[in-house]
Amino acid sequence: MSKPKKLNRKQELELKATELFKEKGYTASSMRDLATKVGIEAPSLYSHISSKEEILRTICFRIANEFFEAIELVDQKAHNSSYTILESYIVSHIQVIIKNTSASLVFFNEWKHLSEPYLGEFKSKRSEYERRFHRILKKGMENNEFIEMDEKFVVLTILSALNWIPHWYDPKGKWTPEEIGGYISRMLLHGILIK
Amino acid sequence: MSKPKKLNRKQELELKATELFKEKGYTASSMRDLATKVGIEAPSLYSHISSKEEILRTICFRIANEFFEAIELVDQKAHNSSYTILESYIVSHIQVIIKNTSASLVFFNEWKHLSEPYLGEFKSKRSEYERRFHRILKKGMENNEFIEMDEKFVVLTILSALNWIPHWYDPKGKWTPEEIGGYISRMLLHGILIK
DNA sequence: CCTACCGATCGGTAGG
DNA sequence: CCTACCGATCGGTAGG
Repeated sequence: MSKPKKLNRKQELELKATELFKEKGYTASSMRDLATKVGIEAPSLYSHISSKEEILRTICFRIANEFFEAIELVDQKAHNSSYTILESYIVSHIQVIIKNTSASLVFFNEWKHLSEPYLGEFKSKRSEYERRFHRILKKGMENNEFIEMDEKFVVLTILSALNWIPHWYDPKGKWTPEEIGGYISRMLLHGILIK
Repeated sequence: MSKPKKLNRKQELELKATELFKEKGYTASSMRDLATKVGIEAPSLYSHISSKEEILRTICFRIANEFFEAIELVDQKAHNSSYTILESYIVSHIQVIIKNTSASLVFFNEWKHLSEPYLGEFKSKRSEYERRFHRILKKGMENNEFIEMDEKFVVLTILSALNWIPHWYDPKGKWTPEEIGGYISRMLLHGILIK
């Protein structure tokens, strides 16, 4: 049993909006839909938020920050191989996704509806994040830990497998985040390790 | 040089709609956007199509059929191992994606905006397709070709890696479809093969 | 947090 | 393929 969290109205709005955007997509979700879900009239939403896009922005950047924080925790620890760093990156990434299954789906699917300058900021954050994976793969290849391959390709393949998790992960299912992390690391990494 | 294809108006509509839906998403794309792209007025679209959703339907089911046809060609050939079947499934799947980079993105991202009964039909087709992968994985595990793993998990991981390809594949880039198929098969399959 | 309401835009039709 | 136009719905504001 997790203890019931006390949410203020703004947090409740974000939570309900996340569910709504996940199910119908951002553009197809109307502020009237959201108001109905929350149990108030549409114009009343605007005493808590300033626009529909603000909600999307909050969701997308909150998740982006969680991904970065997770990876930075990994970097702060000592590691003896590129393999263990990459594995930790993968497990951390999965943990963020699993802690935020709905929000991460919105993050992956709806970010393109952000407007400038937020859209540009979002894209550059994402590139920076991918670059972290890129770097460790390159290092591992130089170390002769990983097979020589195009890193861009490997990064994209790893991240695509990870980023699909919210589509099928069942919080009430039999797998813990750690088990999923273990399975997916084994499957992805053993394919690129020199044996 | 590919020879210029002669498209009729309806095919041109579908092509332009595919580009539009890919860039802005189905819901955020208006019929006026599409009309402008084609160079006519919005109401004129309706002498070629009956509704906005009809276009989405055409795109989604055309791609679904291409995936099925590709996999059935594989089934018709003789194979000596589950490994070679699975590898052929993967390469065929990639070829369909690469032949239809924009349309497959629409297929993956916008199908949820189909209405019933098409939505149900779409979902059941997709399940059937996944079941083909499921079956060959199970067989390969019984054969002791593949490591014993949860097949659902493996299928989803493979397909997620494949289905991300249209996000990054550059038709003018250095990789041929065959090379991508080879790389991705090696990376995904060697992780699940008993050595 | 509500009622009343705005201009803009939506998918689509009528009629030619 | 066009002009003229429809009812519905959109995000959001005014004023309380």
